[in-house]
Amino acid sequence: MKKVLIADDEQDILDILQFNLEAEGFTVETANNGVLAIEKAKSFLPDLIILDVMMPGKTGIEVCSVLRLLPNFKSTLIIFLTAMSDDTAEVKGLEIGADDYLKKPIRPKVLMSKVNSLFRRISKEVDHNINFGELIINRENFSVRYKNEDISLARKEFELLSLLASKPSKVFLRNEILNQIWGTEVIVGDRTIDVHIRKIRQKLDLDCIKTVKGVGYKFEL
Amino acid sequence: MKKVLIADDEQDILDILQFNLEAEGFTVETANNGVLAIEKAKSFLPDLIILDVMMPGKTGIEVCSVLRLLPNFKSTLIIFLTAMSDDTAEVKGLEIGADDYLKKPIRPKVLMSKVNSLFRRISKEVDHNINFGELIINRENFSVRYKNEDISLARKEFELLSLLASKPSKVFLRNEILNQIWGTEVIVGDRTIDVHIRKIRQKLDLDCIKTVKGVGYKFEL
DNA sequence: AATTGCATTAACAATTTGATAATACCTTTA
DNA sequence: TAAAGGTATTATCAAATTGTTAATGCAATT
Repeated sequence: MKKVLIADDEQDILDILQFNLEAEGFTVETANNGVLAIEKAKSFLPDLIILDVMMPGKTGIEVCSVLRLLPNFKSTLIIFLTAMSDDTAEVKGLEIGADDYLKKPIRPKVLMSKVNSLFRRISKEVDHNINFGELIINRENFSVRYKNEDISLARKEFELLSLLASKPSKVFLRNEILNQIWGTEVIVGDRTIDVHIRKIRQKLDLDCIKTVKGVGYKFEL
Repeated sequence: MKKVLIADDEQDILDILQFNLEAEGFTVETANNGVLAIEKAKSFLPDLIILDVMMPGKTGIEVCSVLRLLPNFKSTLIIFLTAMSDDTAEVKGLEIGADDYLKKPIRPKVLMSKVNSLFRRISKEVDHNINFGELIINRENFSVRYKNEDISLARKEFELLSLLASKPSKVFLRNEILNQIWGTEVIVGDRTIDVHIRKIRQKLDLDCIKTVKGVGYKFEL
């Protein structure tokens, strides 16, 4: 089930949101200030973070920009809560990488429709697409675009890149890779993976596959 | 999911429309003036645009006529919102290429029924035709036109092209193609698909079917 | 009955891909 | 610093996949 982290300094708001989200089956954690929000985000790894803009200590916008720098939160959904009057927040929020914003006072139905539509949106994208700014990997089209140019990868190359990119920063052991791409039946030599990695690096003029010596490979921008 | 852009200078109206449309699963963006509406339309590429006629700066009618000149918005649905009293707007709107108009005050139910019926209407049209500029595939009469010339394709050829073109860029696996066109009962040889592809490529002097080795074929202009 | 056109297959050519081996390279450690 | 353990690179060959052409059988049409 999807995990949601809510950060707000008003307990009332936390309660209302938590109640509504849990009623729809989400797993919820809360934080009542920005610093705590960052900590909990790291341990809880939520799929969605709802951030109040105005919080003592760190504002929601600060929290967001901190998190967005961490690889684990590159594509986490973030929604801002803003006071009705606060116009600039919306603009800043979207610039910094929020996915949506919500004006107070909060209408639970509006919130839930936003939350659901965001999840609907990514459930489709995640299925077929992996996006990293200028790099777009599309599983449906078997296509890779980098800086608006199509890169043509052979099948194994595509599968390999696609696998590594499916969990950025995760180190895939050589064995893991063999099982995922070649299956348990086929047995191939030790250098085979290296050669494919090499070809990807060559075709993709971007240093995104790191070697972890003695362990395996990982995808990282 | 269908995307809707709403342009109105009254925040109340935007909120009401957005709420109702999102509740039905549409993805909504808003603009509070005509200039912004044009900008957002270009980036958001909505399926439907709801335009208030009376807006400061650029009126909805102006926005509409600007957009209709752009190829991306030739067939985008456009609905005008007019004040009850304003008779001439309706006429002008339809002349300029609106698909419907709605009188204020807005009844959400009326709006939604109009929106849904418009989408129903085009979903039927889309069923029969696939257009790509100079290439027109018409499922109703089993005809293909390219550069204003009729191309005569045999049944299997037509079905194949039509299938691939139904989702441009999507790679259809050989199995998928076999299931879709030949069904699961019939079993045909390995080269059958290739030969049909060949004939299409031959008859259609246009390189629109790409091979993805080891995977399948895709349609792409 | 002859003709025509389509769908399929067979046979072979052409192409692309994948795997390996051999070698060079780098980093760590004794 | 030399040896060991791992990875990078390259060329090469084998295998898999697709393209092409022509031939066959079948069904509809004339």
